[in-house]
Amino acid sequence: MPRRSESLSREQIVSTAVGILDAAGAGGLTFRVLAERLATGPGAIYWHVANKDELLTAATDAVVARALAEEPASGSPEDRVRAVALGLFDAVDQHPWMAAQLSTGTWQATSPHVLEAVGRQVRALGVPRADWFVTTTVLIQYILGAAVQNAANAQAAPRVGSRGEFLDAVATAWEELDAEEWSFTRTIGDQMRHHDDREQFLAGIDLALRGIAASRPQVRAAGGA
Amino acid sequence: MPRRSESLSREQIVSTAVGILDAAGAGGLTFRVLAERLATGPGAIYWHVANKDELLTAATDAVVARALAEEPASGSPEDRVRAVALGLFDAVDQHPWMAAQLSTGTWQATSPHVLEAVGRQVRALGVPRADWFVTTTVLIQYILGAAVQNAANAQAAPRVGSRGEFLDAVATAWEELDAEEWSFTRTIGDQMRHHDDREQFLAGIDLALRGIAASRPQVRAAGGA
DNA sequence: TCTCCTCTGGAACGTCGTTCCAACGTAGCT
DNA sequence: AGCTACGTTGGAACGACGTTCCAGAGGAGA
Repeated sequence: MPRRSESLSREQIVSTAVGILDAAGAGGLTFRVLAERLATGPGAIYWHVANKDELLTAATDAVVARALAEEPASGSPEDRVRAVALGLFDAVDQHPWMAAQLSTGTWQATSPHVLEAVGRQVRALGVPRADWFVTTTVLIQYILGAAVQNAANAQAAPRVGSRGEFLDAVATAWEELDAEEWSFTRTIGDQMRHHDDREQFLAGIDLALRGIAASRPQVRAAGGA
Repeated sequence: MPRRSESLSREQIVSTAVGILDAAGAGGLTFRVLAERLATGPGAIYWHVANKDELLTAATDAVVARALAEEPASGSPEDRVRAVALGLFDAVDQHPWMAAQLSTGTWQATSPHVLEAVGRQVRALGVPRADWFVTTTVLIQYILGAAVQNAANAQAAPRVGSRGEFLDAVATAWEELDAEEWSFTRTIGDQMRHHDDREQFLAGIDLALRGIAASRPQVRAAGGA
């Protein structure tokens, strides 16, 4: 059997893995499949990558780093927060396999990049220095939490039919619940039916921005709804 | 081989599974281990449970339902939001294996319980009806996102040493980063070193409450820190 | 008593992550 | 030029997992 001419590299392996993950989902990435794509055997991959966890972490790293690549330079501080947040949200939306990875804690190595990117905008918002850490980490927890759940919902929904049909089915089911036991859920079926995930996410960012602004009312109010 | 006297039940299987998950983590739950604990074979379990996903979903369901069991009745609306949020946060903290499950979207079946529990408090806060859905789902995304990441961090940290040592090591590493490229992260090392996860979580809830209050300033300001 | 039908539990299947190792090819030395 | 040492390859094999299969135990009804 002829041996490969040019040697494997870690970057090549990781970028091929991202390709497989994007095309086939988290379950589609196998050392055997990856080896076949690279025209080699599973053993060769282990020379460059310790195990599957490290491979998934590296893949997540690569995508997150790309999403954070350019810092938004124009616009109000609020708009720059929105830009960074949406960049991460969309990255997870387009690479749903990252959802599982972002919930394992292994991404802590990536974490500083996210912390720095969000933190700079928090600092620009005029948050008191003593609140920088808490404000930034709370924003990150919301951003990633919302992104992960959005990606998970997108995976769960399409098996039933179109998105519109799915939302309508859930909304209708809610509206038919018992009036006492489900007194709240019953009343929001229609809002569920017509909501948009990205707008909902941005509404959460705006809620946080209003909360931040309310903590230092002497400066000014946060931007629009 | 003698046959069991009393038959298996789905509830018995699920509660045994929760016990294994609590004791051995997500990786410790195996159909073989579970079968041995129940003094039966793997095949018998499949009569009551379709597959492992359904088992994990049922286990998560059971724990979440317990955490939401009693609705907080006393205190201000803000305090009741904090109580529900902390109940969920602590449940994930004590059953870290739920973190992976809460990020898969499979828990959508559980979702209405969480939605109802949080939504009732949002309604009590005096949020305009048109904002009920968005406000509630944003709160849930933050609560679960923060809980999941907290649980993941708790898994990642203890391998190095005590929590104090771990935080100190991370903080020190941050403080030694390049002053330009990491201009923000560098400055929050000390806040990282002395932070408390639960307080940080509650600070996030309070931030959201302030944001909610700021959206209807005609009523009153939110309480707390 | 006979006959279903529910439920059991052990064996077996295919796939996965991972380990092992014989062999290939190059760099550096003699 | 020949030899050796080492980094790297890639296929085979291992153990564990989720899941399926099926022979048969036990109780309920005729």
